[in-house]
Amino acid sequence: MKRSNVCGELRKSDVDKEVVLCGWVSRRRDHGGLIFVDLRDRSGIVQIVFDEAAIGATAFDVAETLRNEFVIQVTGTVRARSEDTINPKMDTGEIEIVVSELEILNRSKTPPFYIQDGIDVDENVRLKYRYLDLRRPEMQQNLMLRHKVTMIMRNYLDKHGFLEIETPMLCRSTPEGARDFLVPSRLNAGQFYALPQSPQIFKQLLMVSGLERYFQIVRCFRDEDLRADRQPEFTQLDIETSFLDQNDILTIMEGLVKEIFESTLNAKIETPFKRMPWQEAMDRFGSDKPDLRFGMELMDISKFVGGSDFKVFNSVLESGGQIKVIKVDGYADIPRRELDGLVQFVQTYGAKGLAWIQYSKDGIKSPFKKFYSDETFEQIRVATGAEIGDLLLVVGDKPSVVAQALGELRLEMARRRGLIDPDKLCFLWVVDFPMFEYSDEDKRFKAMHHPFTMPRKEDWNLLDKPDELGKIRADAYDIVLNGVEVGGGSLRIYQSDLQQKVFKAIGLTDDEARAKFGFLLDAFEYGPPPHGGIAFGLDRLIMLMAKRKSIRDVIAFPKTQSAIDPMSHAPSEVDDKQLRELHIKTTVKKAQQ
RNA sequence: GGCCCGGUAGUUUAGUUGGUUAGAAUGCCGCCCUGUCACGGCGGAGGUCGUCGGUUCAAGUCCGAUCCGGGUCGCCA
Repeated sequence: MKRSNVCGELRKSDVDKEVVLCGWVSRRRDHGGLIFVDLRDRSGIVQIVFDEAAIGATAFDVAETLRNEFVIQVTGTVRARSEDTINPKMDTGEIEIVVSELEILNRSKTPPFYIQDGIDVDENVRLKYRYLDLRRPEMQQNLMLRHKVTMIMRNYLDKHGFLEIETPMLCRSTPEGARDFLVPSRLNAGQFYALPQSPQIFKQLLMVSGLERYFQIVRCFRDEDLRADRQPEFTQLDIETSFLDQNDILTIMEGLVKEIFESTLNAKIETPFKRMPWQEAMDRFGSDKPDLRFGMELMDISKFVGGSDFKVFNSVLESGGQIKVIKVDGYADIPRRELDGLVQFVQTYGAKGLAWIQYSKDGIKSPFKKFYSDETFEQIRVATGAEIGDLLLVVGDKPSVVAQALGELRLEMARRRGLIDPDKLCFLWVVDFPMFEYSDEDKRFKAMHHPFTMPRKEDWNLLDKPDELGKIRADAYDIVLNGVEVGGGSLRIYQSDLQQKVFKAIGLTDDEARAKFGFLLDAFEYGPPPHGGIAFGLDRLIMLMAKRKSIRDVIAFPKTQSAIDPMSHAPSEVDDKQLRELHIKTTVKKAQQ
């Protein structure tokens, strides 16, 4: 007899049907002459019943040997449960299967943890036994959601004229950007491939080739330190288009996002999404990926606190810094210990310190109270909209530090005060990113996005003015959901004279540019169309949709923070023979032994 | 690379100012049980307290080193 049904689909309408089910023993409840087993497959769980009187003593003896995670096939009849034995917690709780035949397809050792949702087990143990962890329904649902989303992406993009095209995994290393994973070449001694950080250059070349609309659901690699939301290999939906302006691209992407969320999560998504210039995002939220599910915006109080005897604020303002605050409603009576903790909190983001104004019922409390008049505190109160009972948290520093420290503090205070609605979905396009950003380390400007990003036309005239480079905006955009960057892209430069100016601005000579990107520049001599694109981080997107805190929960076989796989034990040492073939000397390895 | 937190039965953990046999829950094994669904009852096994060294009459506990894991800052065009 072949499998006739899956466990999770059976309902009251199936009563009296004879079914053949396959699956894993999820739980057993042995009552002596009656054994209940929760049978699990990918579709769900159904209760099956072994009744000694019905199935016969021989088969019942076999049923008594069942243990968790045994793989079995049963033949039986669907029976409605009597009123008092219905289990409302199960989708299949109104019925059960009375077993007439049992076959044990395979046995199992006792698993190291229970195969069920909501387990509290160390992630390393879960990853070591990932094949068991992925047997848990919630993990299977995450992977099913991921599958659904990629199917929607493919269908939607196909409908809109996009072609799915693969690009190489073995590439030329480009030293700009993140650290590359390198692959030694056996056939070319001393040379290396790099795994792609993204298919950026190839997708632009596909536009030169006239493919017009390209997409790829593609693995990308970056050899940087890991985080809960960062893996050394990750998947992105990579897109490039020709002959579209920025608004066209954003509109197509909004349609895609809307379809993804509406047909998987039943969410209602309003389009078009809000669009906010980068400068406004930094000024109001201290972040280029603001979480708009709550307010608590940053406000500048520089004009009220300048020119006093308070040296700290004076020196900040004299060196081009700013004094900004966030307002925490109804928290004027914050415990002193918590304030001390917040000082440490902002220091991790480079701020030298944190001050505050407590508009408490018993009067104003502030570490800089003696430097300012009561009127000044009243002016600040009115300007910030603070009321008695509210707390202002104050950071003064150079703008980038104020933004990061207060931006992070804003998020932290919202979490502590419970201001974040976990069911809200706030999409946002952050647009008009700066073209360049000054690198203190390298003492020069660097491309904020990448050097092929199109500067905004009205700022082209600034390209020749080295002092003004920081003011140039780009046709670059990020899509942000609830404070998480889920995608980003830009229009690209397609004019070689403009490209040369950009290379020059970041201190790249013609020769250097040619050495690094020569083939792209060559290609751009042959009629590249106006083009632009975007890439979505698939793992992060699925993580948000599944409401998980880590992208590891939506990747089948992820790596730990130290970039290893506890299950397969990758990476590993290799034979000397392999190394020799790759022209790699083995001295380092020997020295460690 | 810096900082913070953690490592005790298969799993999740308690362990006080250092003190005598390291405790619990769950899982596991055995017996019993015909309406459970986190089934129940009785009994049992299961620990190099991450590793190494030190202090001490005595170390899970204190000290040092080291390994491993997680978070975070830097980093991630």
